[in-house]
Amino acid sequence: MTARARIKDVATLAGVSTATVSRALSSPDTVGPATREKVMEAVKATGYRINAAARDLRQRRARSILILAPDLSNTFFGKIFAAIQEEASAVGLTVQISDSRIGRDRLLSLGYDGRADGIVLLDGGIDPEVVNGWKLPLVQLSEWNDAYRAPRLGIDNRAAVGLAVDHLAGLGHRDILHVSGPRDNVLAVERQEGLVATAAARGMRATVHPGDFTMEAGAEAARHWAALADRPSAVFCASDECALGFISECVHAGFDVPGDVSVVGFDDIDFADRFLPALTTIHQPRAEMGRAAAARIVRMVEGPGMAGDDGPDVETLEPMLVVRSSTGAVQARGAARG
Amino acid sequence: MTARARIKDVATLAGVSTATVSRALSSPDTVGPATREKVMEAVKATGYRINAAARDLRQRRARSILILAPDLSNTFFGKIFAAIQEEASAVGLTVQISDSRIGRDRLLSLGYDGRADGIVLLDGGIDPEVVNGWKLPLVQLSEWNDAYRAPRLGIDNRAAVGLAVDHLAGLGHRDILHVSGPRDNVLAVERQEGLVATAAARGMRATVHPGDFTMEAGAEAARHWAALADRPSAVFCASDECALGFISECVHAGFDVPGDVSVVGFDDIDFADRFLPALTTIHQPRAEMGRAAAARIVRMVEGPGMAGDDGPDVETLEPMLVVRSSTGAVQARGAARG
DNA sequence: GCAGCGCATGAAATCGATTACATCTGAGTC
DNA sequence: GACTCAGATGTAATCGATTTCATGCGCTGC
Repeated sequence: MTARARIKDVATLAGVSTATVSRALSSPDTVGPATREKVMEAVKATGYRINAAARDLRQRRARSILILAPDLSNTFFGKIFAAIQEEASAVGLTVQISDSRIGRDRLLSLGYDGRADGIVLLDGGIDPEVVNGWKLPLVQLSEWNDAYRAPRLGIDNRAAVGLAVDHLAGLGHRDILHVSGPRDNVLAVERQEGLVATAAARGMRATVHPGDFTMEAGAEAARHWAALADRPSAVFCASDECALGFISECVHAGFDVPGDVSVVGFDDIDFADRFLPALTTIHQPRAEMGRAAAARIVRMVEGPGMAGDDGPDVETLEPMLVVRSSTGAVQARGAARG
Repeated sequence: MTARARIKDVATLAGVSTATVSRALSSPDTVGPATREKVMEAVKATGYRINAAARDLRQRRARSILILAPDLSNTFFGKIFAAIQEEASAVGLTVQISDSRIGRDRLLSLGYDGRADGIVLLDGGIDPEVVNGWKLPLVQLSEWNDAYRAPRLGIDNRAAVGLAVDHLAGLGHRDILHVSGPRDNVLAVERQEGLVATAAARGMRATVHPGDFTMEAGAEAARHWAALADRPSAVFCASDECALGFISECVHAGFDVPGDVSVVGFDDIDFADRFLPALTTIHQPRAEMGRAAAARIVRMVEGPGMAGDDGPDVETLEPMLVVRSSTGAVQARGAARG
């Protein structure tokens, strides 16, 4: 019991060949019932567990998928990781995880060393040469990059923004400040462009303040907003964290939300509905996104080949506007609250 | 370029044996400079990348560590995962991740299939037979279980609770409600016992309300608190999420925090300081915890054997009390605020 | 001039499974 | 009773690296 048992030990104990043991374990119906029984007993007696490296080498597959995300600690990803892992585990795949910003060479290796046989990529900012260099099934989730030759999956960000703008318009707002995300981030760009376009279409004024999705960026934007002579009555933040930072800073500065300014976030992270005020935001179905991406990559991995006949190039999930308490009807200019 | 290059292809192209290629790549100083050069060129020309399964099989190690946590989506874990992955990646290890509640057999396999050569376990609630059955280096992080034969690492929860109680005592509070975590969770037990003991030592009254670390539990506790005839002036929640749920529900019910009740959390999650009011809480150095655990497991994995001479059985990190705005001096009974 | 040494390299065994192919057995067919 | 065929099992090749051991070569020192 000291050293791990190998298949050979099981075979010896059961009085059969290793081939039979292998078959008894992976396709039980191809061996006789008596033999199967003997093998199973020997397995139990030896405590045998398969050596994955040996099997992976021979079968040229790893039964494992890799998740790559730009920042593992981002609250947004938690539910997605959990959902992917759950789906994967259900079909017997293990999950590797890595920050996608670990350096070109390390990154290339990850997709190339045979340890994973599929990748879920949550980062649209990787050099396309690296991504397209991986010879592995790949799905893009949430973020994307048109230069990657891989299907993608996520919500319709423009539609989402539309929901938010319509909501604000309905409350009488005519002037929106958008706190954007990083200029090189697809999501940020998409949301910003969507906002500008939709606002224009509704005859609203829209200004953009740069940010980077973080609470600190939101807080900074709040200071900027507070210093404006002509303060927009509504703010649309490119992420919930940013919105929380914005509100927090506003309140500290003595403003009331939504009395003085209505704030809309994006993502619907877990805290959104417990925040004070509860945050009006765009709900992204993160668990569903994770599940769908996992299901897709599993299909690609288990499927015949990287043919790509396993689904549409773009799978769109429905975003939802969740109206809570951080937005309200626009107040008359200069009127005190209460 | 269509099929992956193997070491043999590189060897042929460079006009050397596979042994030499292997040596040129893994211990460059053991081959002649000219040869090394030829090999490197051949590697570049063929686009060769090592096949991890083959190497793992031969070397009987996987260059990978496994993280097991009871709920991957828990906000608390994000920073820890990120830190572990960063440390691991720096020394060339990949990271696998799995929910630790995936079922006994699957779990056993994870620690047994040779895919990982070390485990960071964030769950003290797994059957000790399973854990001790793994023949792998293991470190316990945050949660622990005395039945596991493995070093553990985390903050001193009792000391942490002491900080919180002293803080509340200093503000004049004499009566604390503790919203606990699950009864079968070490952290919950430790914090609860610590609180009861410390409160007694300070001559304070302490009552315990059951919970499970979640926001919903906090909200439920708030409703319970609000219904009490003799409401404790301070509440200590076993987690930040719980505290946020508590505060949120209190405020919705018309109470003021900290005017009507002071609330202390535990963990110092990222939102704690942006919450309104900003949450007084125990700071857990999560990144540092992750780094330390990773460093420890790396030492155990790279080290001579599972001898255990690679550090103390219990590594304790310092918790810190972060005083923010959710706690304040106790008010006279029945006095209105302001 | 030769033993002895160290260095660079190659041949072949090895890690532990899966699987193509060969073999054997026994039942069914005519 | 010989022949076929299917099902169960064994033999050995295979996956792609690493590593042990052997070999050849050039130097040094006596």
